[in-house]
Amino acid sequence: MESAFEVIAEPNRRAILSLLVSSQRSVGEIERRLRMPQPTVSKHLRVLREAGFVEATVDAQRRLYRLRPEPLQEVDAWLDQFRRFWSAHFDALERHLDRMEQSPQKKNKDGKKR
Amino acid sequence: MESAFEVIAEPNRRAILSLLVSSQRSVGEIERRLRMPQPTVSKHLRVLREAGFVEATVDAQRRLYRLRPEPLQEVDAWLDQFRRFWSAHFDALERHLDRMEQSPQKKNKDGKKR
DNA sequence: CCTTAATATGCCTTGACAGGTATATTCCAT
DNA sequence: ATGGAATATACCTGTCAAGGCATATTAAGG
Repeated sequence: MESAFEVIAEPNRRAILSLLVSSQRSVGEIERRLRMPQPTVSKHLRVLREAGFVEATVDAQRRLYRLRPEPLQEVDAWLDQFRRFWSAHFDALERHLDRMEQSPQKKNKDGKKR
Repeated sequence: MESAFEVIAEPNRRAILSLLVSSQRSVGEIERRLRMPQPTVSKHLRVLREAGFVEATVDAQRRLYRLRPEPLQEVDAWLDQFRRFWSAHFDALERHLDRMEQSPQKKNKDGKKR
C-alpha cells in the first residue's frame, strides 16, 4: 500500500477522509457515521495512518484521528500537469471540435504514411 | 475497475497518462518509451479507455491514443474539499504551531529543549 | 493472396487486499 | 484487582487485478 494513489482507491477510505474534513473523530464516531464494522474502520485507519493521511492523538481509550495534508497534496501535484494541459489546449480543442461539427469528414486521402 | 481512483492507482497507467500529456501516441510509442511489453500496454489502455481517460483514433494499423479530461477532473473535484480545508485552516494551524514551538510542553518535565 | 506490422485478446498463475469473526490490548472506573 | 468500553490485531477466505505468454485480429504492401 505504499502509494497515496492506492490508498485513496478504496471507497471506504475516501469516505473516512471526507468525514475527517469537517473535524477530528474517534474511531467510534467514524464507525457509527459510516456504518462500518469497527475492525474495518481500524484497519482502514491503519492504512491511512501509515501512508500519512491521518494522525491520531490519544484521549483515554479513544483515539482522535485527524487529517494530514501531505499525501493528498502529492496527488494534487500529480494532477497539476493535466490541469495545465486542459487549460493550455482548451481553446484549440474547442476550435477543433467546432470545425469537426461543421465539416462532414475529410478523409485522409493524401497518401501520407509513416 | 469502475472508479477513476482505482484506475489511477496503477503506476503504469499513471505513466501512460503522463506520457499522453505531451501529445497523442500510438501503442508502439508507449511501449518503447515506457519499456513495457505490448500486451501490458494494450491492457492498460483498455482500462483507461473504458474508464474514459483516453480515446483512440484509428490510423491504419495504429491506434493513436489521447487524453480525455473528465475522469481526472472528477478526481480533481474530490480533492477540492481538502484544498478548501487546508486553506481555511492553514492560518490557524500555523499560529497553533507557532505557539507550540514557543511555549514549553506541559508533559515535558525534564525541561530539555529540542 | 501472403506476409508482416500493429494491436488486441485469452488463458493461466500469482499475489494482494478487503471483509468477517474472534481475540488481544489498553485504559478507565469502581 | 475486576469489569467493561474503546480500539487494535490475527487469522481465514474469497475476489480480483496484473503480468507473462501465446494467439487472434486487422490492415497494408508487395
